[in-house]
Amino acid sequence: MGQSLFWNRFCPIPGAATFGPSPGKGNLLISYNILYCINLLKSGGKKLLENYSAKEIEAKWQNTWEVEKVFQPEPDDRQKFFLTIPYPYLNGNLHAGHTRTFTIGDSVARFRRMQGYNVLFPMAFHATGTPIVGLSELIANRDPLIWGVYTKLHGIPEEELSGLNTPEKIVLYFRKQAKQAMQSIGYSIDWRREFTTTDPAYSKFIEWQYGILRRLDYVVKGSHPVRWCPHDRNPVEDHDILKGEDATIMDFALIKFRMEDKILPCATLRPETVFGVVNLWLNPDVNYVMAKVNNELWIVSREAYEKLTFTDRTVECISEVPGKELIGKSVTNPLTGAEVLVLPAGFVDPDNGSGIVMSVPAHAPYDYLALKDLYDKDLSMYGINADLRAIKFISLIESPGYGELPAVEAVDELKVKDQNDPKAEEATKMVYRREFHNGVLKANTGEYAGIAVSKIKDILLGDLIEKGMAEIFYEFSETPVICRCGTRCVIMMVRDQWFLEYSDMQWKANVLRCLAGMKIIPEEFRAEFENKIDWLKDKACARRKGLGTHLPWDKEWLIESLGDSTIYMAYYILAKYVNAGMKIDSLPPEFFEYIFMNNGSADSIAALTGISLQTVQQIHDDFAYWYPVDLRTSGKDLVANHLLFFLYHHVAVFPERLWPKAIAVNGFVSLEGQKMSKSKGPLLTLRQAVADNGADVTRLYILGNAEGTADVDWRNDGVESTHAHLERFYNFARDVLADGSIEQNAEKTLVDRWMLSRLQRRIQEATEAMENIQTRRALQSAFYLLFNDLRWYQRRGGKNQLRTVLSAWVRMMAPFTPHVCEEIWETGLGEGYVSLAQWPKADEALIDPKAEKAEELLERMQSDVQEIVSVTKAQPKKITLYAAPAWKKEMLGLAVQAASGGKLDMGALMKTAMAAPSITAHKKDAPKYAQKLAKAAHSLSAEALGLDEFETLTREREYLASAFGVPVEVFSADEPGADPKGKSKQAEPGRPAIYIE
RNA sequence: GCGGGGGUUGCCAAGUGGUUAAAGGCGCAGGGCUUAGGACCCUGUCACGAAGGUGUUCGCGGGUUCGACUCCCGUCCCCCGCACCA
Repeated sequence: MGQSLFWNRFCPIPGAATFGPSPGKGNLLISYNILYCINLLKSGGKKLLENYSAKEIEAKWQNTWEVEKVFQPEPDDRQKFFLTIPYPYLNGNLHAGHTRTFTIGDSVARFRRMQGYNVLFPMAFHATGTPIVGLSELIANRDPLIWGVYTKLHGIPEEELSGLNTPEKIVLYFRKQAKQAMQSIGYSIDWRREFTTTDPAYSKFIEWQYGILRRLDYVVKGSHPVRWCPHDRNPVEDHDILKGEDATIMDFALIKFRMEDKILPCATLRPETVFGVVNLWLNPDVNYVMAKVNNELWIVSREAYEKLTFTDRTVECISEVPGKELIGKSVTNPLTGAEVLVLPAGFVDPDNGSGIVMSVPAHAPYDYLALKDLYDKDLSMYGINADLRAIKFISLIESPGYGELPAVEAVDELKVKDQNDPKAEEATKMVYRREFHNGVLKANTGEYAGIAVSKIKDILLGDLIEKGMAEIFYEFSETPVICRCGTRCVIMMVRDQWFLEYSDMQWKANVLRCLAGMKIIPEEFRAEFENKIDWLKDKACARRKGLGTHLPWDKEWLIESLGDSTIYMAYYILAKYVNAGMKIDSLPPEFFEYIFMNNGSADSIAALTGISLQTVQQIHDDFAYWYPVDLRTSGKDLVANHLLFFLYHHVAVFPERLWPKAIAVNGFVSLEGQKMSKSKGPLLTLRQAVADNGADVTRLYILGNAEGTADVDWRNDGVESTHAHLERFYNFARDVLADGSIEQNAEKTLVDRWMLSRLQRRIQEATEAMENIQTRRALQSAFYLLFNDLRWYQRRGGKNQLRTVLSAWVRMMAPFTPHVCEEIWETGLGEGYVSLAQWPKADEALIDPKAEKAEELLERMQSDVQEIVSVTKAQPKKITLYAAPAWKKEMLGLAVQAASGGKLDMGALMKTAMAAPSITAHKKDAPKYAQKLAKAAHSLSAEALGLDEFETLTREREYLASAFGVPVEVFSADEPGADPKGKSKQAEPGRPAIYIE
């Protein structure tokens, strides 16, 4: 539905919509373009159309760029610039979020190209992984939810969607859609290099890469815990979860307390407190089970037992044990050897941990409260007759603000009544937080004494595991976690899994070194990268299901899809030749070794692969020219995953000189303030945005409304206003180009010099901004502010520099709105394509501070007069202006000199001033002005002295008169003429006096 | 909870020690142009003001400084990531 609507809108030609998109046939856009161009040729002529028409202009230039191969670079003697953007995943249409990242990349590519770099900007498509497979099944089953999402949000006609019932068809379909979308917005991509990650040659490339990683011992086997649905017998991903989406997997320590030949494991997040255990807690109303776990006898709650069956332990239930029977028995602390009692507590949740809890009343409020509750209870039913008050608390953490027993203090402080009081939870968190951040272990922890609590967990747990005193037990941070099928999820230990060993210290160190040598934009994200590298753990890198490449040495596994997308930028070099028909029957690792690593010789590789010697050599040379990646731009969501892996794998595979040079990160796009969602909406597709607004407007809006990690909010009123601005730009260009009265070589007036001066500044600002990938800042200068400058220029009667400014302006806008700029450029501004024209260079010699100051003065005069008129509600008949007298200028000069230290001594200033004859002559008025200057000592500036204000005002008298609509007279306050109200005395440098009558 | 980013005048958003009542855009108001105008141009848009001024502002509370939106401390709120998923 959305699709046909789109084409109707896009094609002004009657009947065009009827030849709708047909898979496998030529690209509709192009067919349309050809028709258009034929029409254009008939009409001939190079004159801008009277009215701006995005559709016609954009189709024309997109077609021209493609036919004329404008963006197909080859190595030459220029400096290269290799820019890449993460390829999109083909499970839907490109949306506004993609549009932002890609358009930023395209504008940078265009900018660098115009700066004279040989720019390589390729694009490909990501298809490996599981979602596309899942999607094909859902489409084949006509899943109503998916059906709605893809017809409504993604705008796919039902008849087309129903055909997408295999992963292959989905890949083909979305690949074509995505490419058309990217062409419709005018990206300067070298399409000769496109590929899909399921291509056979790409698989060979991935195999080569994983061979290297394996050789380096970066791929290892291990186990890891996943969220698991016992019903579906599958790991669950976020979108499979009905409830508990935010739950994370926490690793508890399971401390093995001994009771004769049995083990009572206690789950805890604070293993260090094992030193302070004075009893265990068990829930008397809960049924426990005795189970054989590996070769030990464990007693745990029934729920914990069930969880254990999903771990990598061999478990066997032996018998049930009521909680009551265990209470009153004594157990041995494995670490300290202390004998402690098992006591009853209602707060013990059988569904959390093992259902057995160790009690550390000195540091855990719940333990303290539960113990206190038992003090006066009769426990003889459990065979406990001892006085529990005799149990001595063991304090083992020293933290500022707390004494011996933090739990007791916290309970008192918050006035917690008992273990059922909700405030008990609060007290627990408070103690935990303070002790974790500021606590240090005391002497009674032996070899661990003096270590910070925040550092101890991993060390101690490691030691305990080694000694057989503890194990790790995984538990969700919040429960329950429910699968979409309604089943409660568990944590499953997947065994014999292949891992990328991202935790390897040496590897990490190299990545950090790579990062240190890179440019990160925005720079604030460097810390984020460093933290994430630090945090990164081993990552499972193979799966059983999905699309992708098999592990070369273990064909049962498919390489996980993020892991196959790390160094593929190198493959772009090769893809061009593959697409051109290169023989790919045999692409052994030696082939890649030669072209990427320069190992071996072209001769032997040609012989080995059957590829021509010349091609082998050429690919090798291409790679040597284009690599490394100069810039990778991406959305901020990829920081903690793809961008990290991108660095890791480059560092592992390539020598240092081929490591990436820069990463730029950008934020997302929201719609009318709402977060976009591919599955729930709202969603704006790239094609819809372009169909509704045109490519240039879409680009301008998305680049101009935010930059860096801030989100762009796509708002209709804003887009409309952007459209109006662009139209004004077009109309302005049309008028300038049609204006035969412009004399470019006429002598430059003040305002001409001002205009050129402003232009140089705008060029400087925009250039600097683009070099830092600040598209918004660049557009503020290059578009909006320059626009305002031009308005002032024209208002001041400027005209002869309009063509010069327009030429620079169009070139500055070309990276952002390339179509309309080509159109304008073609009309006689310059040769060839503006896309390949030279980015304007600021000419320092044209920066004219005097002219700028003069115009500032005029602006100031206008706004001051305006203010006076509005305040006095007067109807002016005549305006007289008085420029500052010479003596005040002199005094200001002296004051500025004297104030250079920051302080201005009024007395000293007067003294020096009185030495100057011109000032002496005004000794009545001088002190008053001196005082004013002294008051402003910290912000004095000699700027106002750089301009002869009297001369300027006199020269521009006519302009001011016409601006005010009344006659204007100009005097110097030195010779004020009639001056009926004595206003001339108010004149100061930078602020001529005004008299309105 | 941990890590990163952020709270600016009706809205979006610049601004990192003085030139800032604070760029630019949107919206709104007035005027001009015009047959008309959603097109374009000008002006205003924190408050008060019969002379270009004054007062009060940049999440909240303190502090440093001659001077803070800008630096420091505390506090509240918002957004993003925390994975085996692209």
